[in-house]
Amino acid sequence: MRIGELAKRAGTTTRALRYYEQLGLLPARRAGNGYRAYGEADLRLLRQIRTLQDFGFGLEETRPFVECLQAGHPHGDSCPASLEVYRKKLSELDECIARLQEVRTRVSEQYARAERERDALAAGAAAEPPQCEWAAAAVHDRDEWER
Amino acid sequence: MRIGELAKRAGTTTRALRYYEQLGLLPARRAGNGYRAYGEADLRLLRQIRTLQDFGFGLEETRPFVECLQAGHPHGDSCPASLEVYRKKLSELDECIARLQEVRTRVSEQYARAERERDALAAGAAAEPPQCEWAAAAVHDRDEWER
DNA sequence: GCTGGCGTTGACGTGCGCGTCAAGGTCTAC
DNA sequence: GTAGACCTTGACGCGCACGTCAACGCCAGC
Repeated sequence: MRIGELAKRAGTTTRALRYYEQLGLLPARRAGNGYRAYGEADLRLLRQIRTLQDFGFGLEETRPFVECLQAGHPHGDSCPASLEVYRKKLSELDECIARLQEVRTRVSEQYARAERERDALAAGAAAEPPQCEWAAAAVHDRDEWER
Repeated sequence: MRIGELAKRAGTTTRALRYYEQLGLLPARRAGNGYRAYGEADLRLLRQIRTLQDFGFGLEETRPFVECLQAGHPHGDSCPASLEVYRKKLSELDECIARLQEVRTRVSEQYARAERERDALAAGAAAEPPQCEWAAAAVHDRDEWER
């Protein structure tokens, strides 16, 4: 199998494959004409890489999984090094989620405060001048914008 | 106030300030000798930028807040454009948190499965050969590694 | 033999928010 | 007058996972 076919079957690009080879992550045999030659095992390695990438793993973090498969193990995560990466990633995820939730709370508070202040100003401005028809219509329009 | 002092008072660097000016985010007056000259108002703008950055806002997302302050409003979020950025950021945060939690679940499942398979293999290997002293010791050691 | 589709290597570009020189100007203190 | 601390612009570097282009080689079909 040549590089184009492997890329297509794995749903990636030839450029990515050459990059993985450059990192030593997915080495390729060579045909007589210098073309890269891949087998079904390489497709499995590649699928492992792509799956972990979808989970947000960096390429270096996929290396233990790839090496585990290359060593002949049934799964990329059959080796201790892979399990360690799982654990590290889980704690990273926990930390990241907690940080984002904290930020979400803070931003939400700021947003609520800013909206309250805006409404207070609008109420003050609306109460200040004597009410007349077009002003009431404008307030009605503003309510519709809010929807 | 010159650039170094402003940077120090805001807890950032001169390089960052020059970059903000390059983006048109924090323009500076110039003294006769060509040095940048800042006032207290610039410090407030800068604090607004830094606060939002800590929340994960990109610099372009801070622009409406800065312009709002420059227009003389009491807070950077007193303007509709700023509120809109708040809303957008909140929905981005929600989406991001949900994605990370989904990923966390998936990774956690994979980790649990991989550990079960490892334990099954270890149990099989331990049950297969007749028990002897060094094997029992090895199992003991492995348990300690797990701690 | 020529076109078109594959492959090859090498090098530069991308986004983002700066860090880090380099080569010089300005001001203060001694 | 000179050392040292500050300032100026300009340019390249970084990390990461490639995209994109250039210039060329290999091979099948007409």
